[in-house]
Amino acid sequence: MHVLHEAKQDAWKILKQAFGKGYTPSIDEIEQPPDPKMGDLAFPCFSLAKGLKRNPVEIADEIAAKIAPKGLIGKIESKGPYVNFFFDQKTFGKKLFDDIFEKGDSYGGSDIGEEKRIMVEYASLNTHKDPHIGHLRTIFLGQLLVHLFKKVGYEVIAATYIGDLGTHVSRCLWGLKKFYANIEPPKKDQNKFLGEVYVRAVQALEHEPLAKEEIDAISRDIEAKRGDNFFWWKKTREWSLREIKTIFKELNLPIDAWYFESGVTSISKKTIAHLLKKGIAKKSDGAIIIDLYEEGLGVNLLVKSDGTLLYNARDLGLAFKKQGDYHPDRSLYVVDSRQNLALQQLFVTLKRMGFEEKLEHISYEFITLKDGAMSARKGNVIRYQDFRDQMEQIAREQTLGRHPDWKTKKIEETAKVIASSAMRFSILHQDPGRKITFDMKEALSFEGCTGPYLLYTIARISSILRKASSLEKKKKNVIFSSAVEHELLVFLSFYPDILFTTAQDIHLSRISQYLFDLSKKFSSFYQTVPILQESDENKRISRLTLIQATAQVLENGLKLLGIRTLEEM
RNA sequence: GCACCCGUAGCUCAAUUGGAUAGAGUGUGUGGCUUCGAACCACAAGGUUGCAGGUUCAAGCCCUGCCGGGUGCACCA
Repeated sequence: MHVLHEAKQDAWKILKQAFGKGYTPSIDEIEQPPDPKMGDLAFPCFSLAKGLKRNPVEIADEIAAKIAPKGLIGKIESKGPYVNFFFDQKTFGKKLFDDIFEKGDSYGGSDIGEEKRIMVEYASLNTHKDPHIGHLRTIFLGQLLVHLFKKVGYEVIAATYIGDLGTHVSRCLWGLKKFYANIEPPKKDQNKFLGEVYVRAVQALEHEPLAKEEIDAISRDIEAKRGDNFFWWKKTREWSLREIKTIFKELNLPIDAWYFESGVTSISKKTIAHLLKKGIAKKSDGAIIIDLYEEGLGVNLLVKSDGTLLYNARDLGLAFKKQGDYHPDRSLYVVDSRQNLALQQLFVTLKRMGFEEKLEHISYEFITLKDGAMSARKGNVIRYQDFRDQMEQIAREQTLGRHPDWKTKKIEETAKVIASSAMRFSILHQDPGRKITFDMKEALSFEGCTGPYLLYTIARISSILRKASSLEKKKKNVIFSSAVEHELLVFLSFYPDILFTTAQDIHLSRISQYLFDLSKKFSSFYQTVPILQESDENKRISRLTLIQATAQVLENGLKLLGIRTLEEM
């Protein structure tokens, strides 16, 4: 049990004792006050007042007068309609520090997922298209989910589902034949080349409505694995996959299972045959559909009238394939909100088929530009690699400016970590339910609520620790006198609860918000209270203990976000 | 037309899921480096939480209606 929870229980026990048998408050009623000055925990008296038909302020006063501090609670007072509890700093702090230093990297984890297996499908990119900044959301959110669920004890299967079939692929091959037939394909950056071919094809197709039949023919050839089209599909698919794998490696994405649209054809066809037999699916206008009007979800279109499978059909097959391969208890889909309906249809259809595992869509809004959504047609797509290069360039310049004496290799490595932190944090600190309006200038800023700010906090702590005596670093103490110290101390105890709650409601931005707030509290503490300059040995050691604990929590949290940390920057 | 999401400080976003005085970043103004790293800190100005009703001890959050933006809705993925 973590320390905050223990303190809450102590407060709860005190309350229970005060009420006797007449009333038992729930431990969940105990909350954290908005301002730490009010106290560390609070018990609101509103529901009690309602039951007794009395003034909550009077009740709070009465309770506060009746009870005495105990355990981790050091002081109790009433304020307005609240009974506020203050921690006994010494016992609370000692317990907290013991917990953090004993657990180290694993501080904050739990075992709520024990014996449970969860599958997270994310980073499902398409071949034959250039990865762009819009894809970063599924990538970073998915990766965070994988890390988080592992941290709280689940067995996690990280999966990705690559779109290597479909209209976009056929269009790209069509463009390749039409405009590049006599051109030798490039030896490197082949995926970028394919991206350009795709854009050109899409733009050309606006004026060539008759080309649709040619595109369909290409799709049929690929599905039937025949001829020139199939040959080029295989070749170009490899180009894209190589690129995707390079990016995944660069971003350190854990992927246990690779799935491909082209790999679920036969299982999808079997599934559809089964659906038709059971009467769940039916023919309509030559196509195969599932009528979901009863659930208010319209029709789920599975197979086109020419017999080719649609995305929804393949997703059905995929679900069975995943289940057969891993038998997860829960299955998460990190997919953008434009597919809300499609995924609802998928889930309902699977349920009708008796599918039992828990399916959840982790929906997020997509990333747009100031002048509207990115689209291949408009040609206003910001490639991932271009964005990354710009980030790294700025980080490189700033690092070089600060450390002219550093070797090129060290500057290079530092710049990569800084750029990566900026990219990840800017996406993860925002609520996935809201669209991100991408602004390059803002994205390239390393000040304020940014990844580099968090890295900077750790770098400053590391710098102090390098200068501190190794003997004093090993000692631990809890002698604090100022409010900033107390606030920082208590804030560290929230971390396990943050992870626990987030794993349950999957409100992923909470973690980044917490880490930023933690950094702010450290900075404020750092500015007002001397550490190495403190002359009192006990106080000095206490503060060294506090900043070591802060660094540990920050590092643990950033690791969840996929951000590496630096001792110097 | 129907469904879902979003309207909070000039801009970008928070708000413990119905609780205490709606908070941060950025931008603007001011102050702080001979002192532990200024990618920092402190202070100031900045709000009718899109509008109008309703529910209750209490509403940015819930309900109804309207306004504005986005997305999806049968052969795209």
